[in-house]
Amino acid sequence: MANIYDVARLANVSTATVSKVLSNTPYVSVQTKERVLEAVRQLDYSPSLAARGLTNRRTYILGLVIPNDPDYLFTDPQLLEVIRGVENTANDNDYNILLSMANKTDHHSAYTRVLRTGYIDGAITVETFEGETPGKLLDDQGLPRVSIGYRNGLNPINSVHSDDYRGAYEAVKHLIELGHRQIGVISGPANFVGAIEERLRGAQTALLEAGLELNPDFLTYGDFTTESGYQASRRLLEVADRPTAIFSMNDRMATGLMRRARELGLKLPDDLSLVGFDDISLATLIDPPLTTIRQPSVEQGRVAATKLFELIKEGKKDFETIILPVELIVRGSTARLNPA
Amino acid sequence: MANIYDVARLANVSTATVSKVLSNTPYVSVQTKERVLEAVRQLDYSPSLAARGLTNRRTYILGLVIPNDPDYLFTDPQLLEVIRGVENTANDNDYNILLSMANKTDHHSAYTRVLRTGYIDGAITVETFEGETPGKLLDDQGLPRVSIGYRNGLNPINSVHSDDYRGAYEAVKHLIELGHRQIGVISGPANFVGAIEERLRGAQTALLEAGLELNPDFLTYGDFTTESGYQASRRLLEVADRPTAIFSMNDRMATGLMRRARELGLKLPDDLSLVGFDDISLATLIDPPLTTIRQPSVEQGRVAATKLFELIKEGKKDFETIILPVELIVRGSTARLNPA
DNA sequence: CTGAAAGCGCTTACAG
DNA sequence: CTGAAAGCGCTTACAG
Repeated sequence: MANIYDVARLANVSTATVSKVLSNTPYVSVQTKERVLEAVRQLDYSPSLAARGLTNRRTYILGLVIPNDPDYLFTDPQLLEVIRGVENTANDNDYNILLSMANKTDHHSAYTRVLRTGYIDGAITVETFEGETPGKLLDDQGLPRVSIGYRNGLNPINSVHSDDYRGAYEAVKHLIELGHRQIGVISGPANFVGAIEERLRGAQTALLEAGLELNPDFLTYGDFTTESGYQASRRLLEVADRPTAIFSMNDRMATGLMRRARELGLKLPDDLSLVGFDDISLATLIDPPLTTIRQPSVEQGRVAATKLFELIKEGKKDFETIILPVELIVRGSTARLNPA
Repeated sequence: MANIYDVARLANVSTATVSKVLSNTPYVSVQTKERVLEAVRQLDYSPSLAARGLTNRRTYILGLVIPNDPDYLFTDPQLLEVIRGVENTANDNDYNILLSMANKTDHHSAYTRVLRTGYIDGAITVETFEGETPGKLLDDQGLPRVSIGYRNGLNPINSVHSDDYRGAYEAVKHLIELGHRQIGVISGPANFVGAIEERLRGAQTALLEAGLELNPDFLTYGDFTTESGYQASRRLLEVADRPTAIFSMNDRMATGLMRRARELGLKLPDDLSLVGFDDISLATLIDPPLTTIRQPSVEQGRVAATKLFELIKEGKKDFETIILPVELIVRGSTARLNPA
């Protein structure tokens, strides 16, 4: 393997110059630059991360901390999209990801490594359940950190999340505009930080604007799994004066409910309108295709990682909350209220 | 952050000695060792991977190459288990994983980084479809590599896989012992390297031993997804003289078939016996719980990674194929042939 | 059993 | 615009 000395020798310059060319420093003559680049090409040179890291005091590893167990994580398409976004940006920056599933009971866990001093240059933490975050431990180390989700704890943070409030508002408003008055909601878990509250608030705002309010009997809680959506049917579908439309706080729960509706002989969208949240790829594959709120999941990961690299590379110290826009995607699962 | 000099100073020894203690070299007096360890504790010292890597000419990164797109990967519980196994062992060895999904069209892909000279110390490649492997490119670099799956190409390799032949044999033999004669098979994709062939061979051996043979009409191919199992019903369940028992080459396809069977009004195990393969966690959650062949998925990942570390650390040059045992797990989806 | 010193491959003030 | 040299934090023969 060629090193920087080989390149310098071949290009007839010093290693300092090679280094400058490779890091795109200005003040290098065009001719020299070209000669160096040619040498790099000829030798198929790629700099040693270790040597670079030693000088720069960087590890080129970022921690991605997700406080769910792997079984859950790997069945949550939305979260997996977020990870992909982080991965993309990390790759662009030649960073590696240390994925920590915060499984505190597992001795093999990457969790302890993430927290080890000097092991990572920064971290992205996905905030889900209240209090359960290693965020504080990371902050105490003075490590750059960006949170995907809402602020969870006392520390000020950099965070990225979707416009949950607006999304829920648009979803319910859409149902109201179709003439629905009896609107049910499948919420996510109540101890989920931020997003659930915001979505509930958005839904309520839309109802209020139409002079309606959320019937407590029509509010049910799931845990984001398909199965919990299926279970939600008991309260929402299998009662006398059932809702004619339902807003589900994620798509998976919506598909669970859809399955139950089919079993009960309810036809979508004629007998029941349904709006989801997320716009996972499954949404277009089911019948009818699901009307939903698209949130930019991959983008969330990208934006969070980009922000993290700003903190790492430019040493920024400000705290910023980035809210990404969402969009109502109307498909086949919603329709005008059937007067029948 | 403390470095090795701080530790040496505090323990009143040279950095060479600190290094020796930390790498568990013999020939260090007990007293010195204890003093060093105490200093390490006091300073919360943890060695810089970069510095260590520079000296040892290691990156402490291993490539995990999976030739599926992320959408598929993240819905395959068996493959995810394998990844977890690799992750566990990598963590134990202070290695980081560069997950490459071999998405050649994606510019952000880790694929190119995996192939970059000097970026990784070794790789684990999951062999699935014929010919589609970066294995050769890695081998050409002289990189240590372990394959999970069967040999795919001309190069001799180190590989780890389950005893697919035996697993299929046990599955079908179980059905035969229950009195079944009309046995259907849902195979995985035909261009899948090794495993499918082996499982087919195992199934056929069991049939042959009982004086039976595989009815070509009862052999259908899926792509391992639940949906493809559902589709398989057309050939296997919706025909006049249908099989009374079915061996599905993975659990997900089995659940897809189960769903269709329910829709057709067939009761398991009374009207139909079903054996899967993998023993994913879902297998116990469905009704009836699935009889299946357990393959040690996490273990495959662990064994492959352990082997890889032998190659990396001890410079072994032999080629070994490790076959892991499988086990028939009898649950509620299989029963004695109903004479009715 | 212990330590002095060279070396791993970069980058970065600094001088010119 | 270019280069000599120090330094990042380890490990490893080698000498004692």
